[in-house]
Amino acid sequence: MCPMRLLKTAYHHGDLRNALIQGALKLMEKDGESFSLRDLAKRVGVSAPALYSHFADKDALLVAIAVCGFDKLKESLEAAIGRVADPQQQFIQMGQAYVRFGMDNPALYKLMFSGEELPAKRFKFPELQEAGNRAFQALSGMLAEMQRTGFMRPGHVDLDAFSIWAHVHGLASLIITGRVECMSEQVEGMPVIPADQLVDLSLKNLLEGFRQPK
Amino acid sequence: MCPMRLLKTAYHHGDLRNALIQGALKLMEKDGESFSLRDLAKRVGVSAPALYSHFADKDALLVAIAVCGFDKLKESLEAAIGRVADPQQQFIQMGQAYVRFGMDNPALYKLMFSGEELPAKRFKFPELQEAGNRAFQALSGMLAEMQRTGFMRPGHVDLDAFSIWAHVHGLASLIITGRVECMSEQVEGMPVIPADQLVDLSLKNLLEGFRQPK
DNA sequence: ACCTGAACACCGTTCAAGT
DNA sequence: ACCTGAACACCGTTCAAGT
Repeated sequence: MCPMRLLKTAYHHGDLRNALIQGALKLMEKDGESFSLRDLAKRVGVSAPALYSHFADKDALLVAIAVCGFDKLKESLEAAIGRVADPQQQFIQMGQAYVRFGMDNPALYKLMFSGEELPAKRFKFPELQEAGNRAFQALSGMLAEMQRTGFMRPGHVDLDAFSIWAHVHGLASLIITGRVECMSEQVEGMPVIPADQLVDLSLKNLLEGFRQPK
Repeated sequence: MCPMRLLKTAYHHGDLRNALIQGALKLMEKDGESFSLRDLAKRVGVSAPALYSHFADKDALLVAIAVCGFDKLKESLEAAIGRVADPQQQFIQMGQAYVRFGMDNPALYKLMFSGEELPAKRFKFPELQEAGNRAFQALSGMLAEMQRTGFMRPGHVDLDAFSIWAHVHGLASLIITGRVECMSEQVEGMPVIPADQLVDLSLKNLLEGFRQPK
């Protein structure tokens, strides 16, 4: 009856696959990481089984979302490096960008790294591992450059990059899951520190281990 | 008929609550982090609703399991410190023990730190946050001692401890979810490094930032 | 106080059928 | 090729009823 309704219900939008991914991202923002396919289908305006024309099952959809997340993360990291020239600033800014990505997209971040046992099925979804590797390379690339120019001590690039990855991932993960406030309950009565300040201090300290011995 | 069956079905075992927690741990070991209450009840030998005599809902059961996990983690950390006297060795051994705990109990570890959005409900379950804090104190206690004796530079104990926690948590989390192999796919053809060696190198490097400037 | 069987409202997924 | 409605086997949880 109503033309708007007709338009919306009209025999679908060429790109249901993408609409499902975007809709899922929105649902995750709002309701947390676990959404139901039926809710997603309703939001997008199709029946639940319609989903199976584009994804083998729920895992396949989640993988597509996570891949999308890794691509966004990689972009954030590269943008952060590009914004400054000083190597120390590049290091800090990249770490800050990493943690901020997690804080800005907590449900997505959790999905990428631990959601629904996806990582355990990584052999079934090599695309997921590959997307993760591409993001990792933004980090290891920066590190290789810093070792080459002598800003950092020589070392095994992948090993050192993995160590840094673990550090920023740990910060993001603990902050997202609310583990920072534990510090405010200590005896000394210290104020809760803002996340970016905490990350700044933590990264500067970590960097020491990678600097050239003077 | 069969007396054994009678014995087993006999009007229950005084400690269903504990049996449920232990049974859940076993189920998680086998099938991964997400188990169904109906399966758990079957395994323990009761009906599904019996569970609600001991836990308000599934979340409450999961919290009880996670609390149990944090207690175990705390014990592992303290045992690791107790095994050696040299401060550097204590630092490394504690980190190794942390990561090993995660590798030995992957499903439990994931539940403790990201499972089922439990951390988001931490205000509803203060016991979970408290159990986490107790484990954290094993770490910050060691750090305070090392700063006091001059092995480490002076610093804000909780901040520095949090930084270290993030590092070992990141290592554990990435290793558990299979993110280490990304290194074996790089061009240089490096062999996959054993986890404990990787952790060792990573921790020694991190420690540099905490040492006294010579 | 502790447990059961039956029921409710959900869920992911399948399948025959429609265009 | 893409989508639907009905159905299947699950799920967490509730509730009246039993001891």
